[in-house]
Amino acid sequence: MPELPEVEVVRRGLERWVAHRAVAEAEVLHPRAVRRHIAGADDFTHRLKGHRIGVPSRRGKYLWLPLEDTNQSVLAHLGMSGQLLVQPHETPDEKHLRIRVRFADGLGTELRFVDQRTFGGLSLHDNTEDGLPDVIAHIARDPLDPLFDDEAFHQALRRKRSTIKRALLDQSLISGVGNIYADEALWRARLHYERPTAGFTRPRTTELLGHVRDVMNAALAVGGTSFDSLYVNVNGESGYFDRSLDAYGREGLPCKRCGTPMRRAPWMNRSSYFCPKCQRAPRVSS
DNA sequence: CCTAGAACCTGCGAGC
DNA sequence: TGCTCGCAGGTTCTAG
Repeated sequence: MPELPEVEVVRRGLERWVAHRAVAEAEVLHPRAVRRHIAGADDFTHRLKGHRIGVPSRRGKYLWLPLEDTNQSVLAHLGMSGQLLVQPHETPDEKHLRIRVRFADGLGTELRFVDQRTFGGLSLHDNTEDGLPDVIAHIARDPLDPLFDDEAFHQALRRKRSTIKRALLDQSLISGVGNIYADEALWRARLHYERPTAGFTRPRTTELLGHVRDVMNAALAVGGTSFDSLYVNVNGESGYFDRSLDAYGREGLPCKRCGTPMRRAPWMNRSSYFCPKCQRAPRVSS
């Protein structure tokens, strides 16, 4: 699911329903779901068994469950279609159930990783000194992190010979932004997705970051964005932010600012939605 | 070193 | 009805 607000909704659900519970047994139903765990599925389940889950953390679109009394965490990425669900034991297995974690308590619920497209997955990793799984040390802080460095982000933009939407999706520059919130923030900032980053002024960067934060906080307040049953919280409930989208998915509909029909342009094997009047294409397109 | 584009998967809806 | 095509919220590898 996707982008930061949706992942944070999931993290909060895990904090409430899974934190401080001891793992009785894990079961891998599809090996691809643990492909980032290099030692394999058997090693994954063996090392999980018997350990208590700590308080879940998140950076960008990654979230992880620390294993108490170890220096390791279960790292989760939801990819395009992953879900982490807390379900009663008696709930029938989902069609795309990939991993099941049972707990050593009487609460009657289990953790399930369900993922249609199998781009996501779980894996176990050592933590760095910061308590971060070592394999995501290269992921930048996200814009809702109090320690996110606006000035460093601005300087990184100026160094890039790329365009702004690519930069927003570059998780080593700023994490948590995906295709929806990139389009939303760019629409709010009246910036075309192909504007070169090298010419960004500090005020322009500051304004854009403000819009990124605003749109993410707004989405978080209503439980994230979900168009269908694929994107749900740990209780299987959908978010409502799709009703508030200003750009994403609005091809042909009037721009909410100026009324001009919104456009969809193919971009990087996906789509960019924008207003051709409010978000003028840069003069020199490389 | 850097950037752009394809590849990885499964399923759904549109169009023929 | 059934086929093919395009498309989907992300990351990572390869080619240039």
